[in-house]
Amino acid sequence: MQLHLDPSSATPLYAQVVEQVKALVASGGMRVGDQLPSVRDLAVSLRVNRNTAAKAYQMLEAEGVLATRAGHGTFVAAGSSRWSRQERFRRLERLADRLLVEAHHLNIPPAEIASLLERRLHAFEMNRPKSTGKS
Amino acid sequence: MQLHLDPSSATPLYAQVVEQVKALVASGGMRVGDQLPSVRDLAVSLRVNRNTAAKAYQMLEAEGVLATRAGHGTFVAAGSSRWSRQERFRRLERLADRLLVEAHHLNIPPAEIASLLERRLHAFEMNRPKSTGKS
Amino acid sequence: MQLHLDPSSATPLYAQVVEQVKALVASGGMRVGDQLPSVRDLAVSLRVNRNTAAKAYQMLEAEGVLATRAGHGTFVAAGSSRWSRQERFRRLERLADRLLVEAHHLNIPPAEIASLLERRLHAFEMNRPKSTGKS
Amino acid sequence: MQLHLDPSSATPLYAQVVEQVKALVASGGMRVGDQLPSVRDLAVSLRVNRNTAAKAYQMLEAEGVLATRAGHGTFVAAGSSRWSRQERFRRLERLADRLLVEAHHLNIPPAEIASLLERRLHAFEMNRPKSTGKS
DNA sequence: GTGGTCTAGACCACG
DNA sequence: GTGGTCTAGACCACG
Repeated sequence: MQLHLDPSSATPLYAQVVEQVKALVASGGMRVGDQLPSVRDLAVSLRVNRNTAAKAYQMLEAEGVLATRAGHGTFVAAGSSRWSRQERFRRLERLADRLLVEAHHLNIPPAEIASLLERRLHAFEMNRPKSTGKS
Repeated sequence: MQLHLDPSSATPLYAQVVEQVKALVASGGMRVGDQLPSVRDLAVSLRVNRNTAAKAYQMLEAEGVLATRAGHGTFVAAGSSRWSRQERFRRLERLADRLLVEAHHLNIPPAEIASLLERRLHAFEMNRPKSTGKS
Repeated sequence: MQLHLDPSSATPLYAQVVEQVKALVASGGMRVGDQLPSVRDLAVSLRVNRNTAAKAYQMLEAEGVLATRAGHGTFVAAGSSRWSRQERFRRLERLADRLLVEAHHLNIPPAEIASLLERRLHAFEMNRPKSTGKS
Repeated sequence: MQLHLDPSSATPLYAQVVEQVKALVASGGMRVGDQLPSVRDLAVSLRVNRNTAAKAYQMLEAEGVLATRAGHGTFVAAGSSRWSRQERFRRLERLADRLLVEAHHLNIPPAEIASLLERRLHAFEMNRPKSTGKS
């Protein structure tokens, strides 16, 4: 699992780990059932405090992205959102609104937003192994 | 100007103000040249300290969203980002990536992302007054 | 890091700190990666409030001169301006115009401006360590 | 006398007037002995408070740029700097240092500083009427 | 220990 | 009346 932390970012280290693990899972860099390094190993390889690594895993578990099997380690969880369809869309809508607001202030027109999103989506899907048919 | 702060949010109060003012401007709820409430009035209406309200305005001015006219108050600026094209796209790209990652974890397929974005964009533009052509 | 504040100056205390830190970095008195005193220590040594010292560091971080590493302190950043080329030249042009106007009123002819600038530039570069080529 | 004030600038209005009058004199847009509009007329034409216009003239008088002849009005003064040669160079040096520091942080190399200064100097001299020989 | 946020309250410049 | 600066002092997140 290859993560790259930016220690001088305003985003806390644990949150960077959360974001990147979610990105890995979303892009297919990690698949359901894959095992993650132990908290201890992760902390060593990222050169962060062990508490930082542990906090990241806790957050990811809380979100349902990872699951810990006692004594066996931490794995990418199968479960997708426990939230209702309405709640899931509400959350995405909030992010979409922030994107649109930011694009407006960065003076980036709608057409360019669309093409940028398509480009990024494509970049994600390049990394994803072929679907097994189970979505 | 109607803002709603959530004191229990992890987002600092001043940052909530910044976000909401940017959203108002982007959505057409406020237009270039419109005057904002004075720092003192805003502080009273949001029940925050004057310094907190002032900090929000200062951040917005630093971003080029607002402009302060000495002794006269604070206004929506004509804008146009001062950042390099590269920096502007880098910022939007980060938001786009987060949106795509989040959509995956919320189990919302790409086609629905596109339609949601279009819907939100439309909602924004409904509020925006038609251009008069006079700049 | 040796700074000298003039409490009777029209320039705010935090802005004096900003100016002097930028001068230190530009002249090679501080190098990329160097750690600055903590906000608390700086406040004590300058006999200003902690908030004032913090504000100076925040401005410098916003300008890209410093970078903060959560829980570790504040460091000289690798830099490189985020502004557009146009904006960067506009800013320098304003300073150049002020210099030329002032030189006229001080009755200092163009030829002497050039030689003074060269002298000062030389003084700056004397202090700057030779590049190691390693960036 | 054509001045252009930017009400949303951080520079106070009176200081903008001071700067621009000095620039006019330096560039030859106004010459020694030329009469300036009355405080009242200036205030009207710039649409500023009369106190603002008066303060600008006071500052310019204090610097020796303008002189008021009681009952006759305000004129561009002949006198150049009352300061010693050393003091005059010290003042220009301060501006030069600020320019060099800023150029460094804007990532503008020395060669470009020189060419920019030359360009601006040229722009100034274009406006200046031919010397009468008295400098 | 590090920086970030917030309040209460004072003083000041600008216009 | 407007925003800007500064202090004293408290609390919090991060690591």
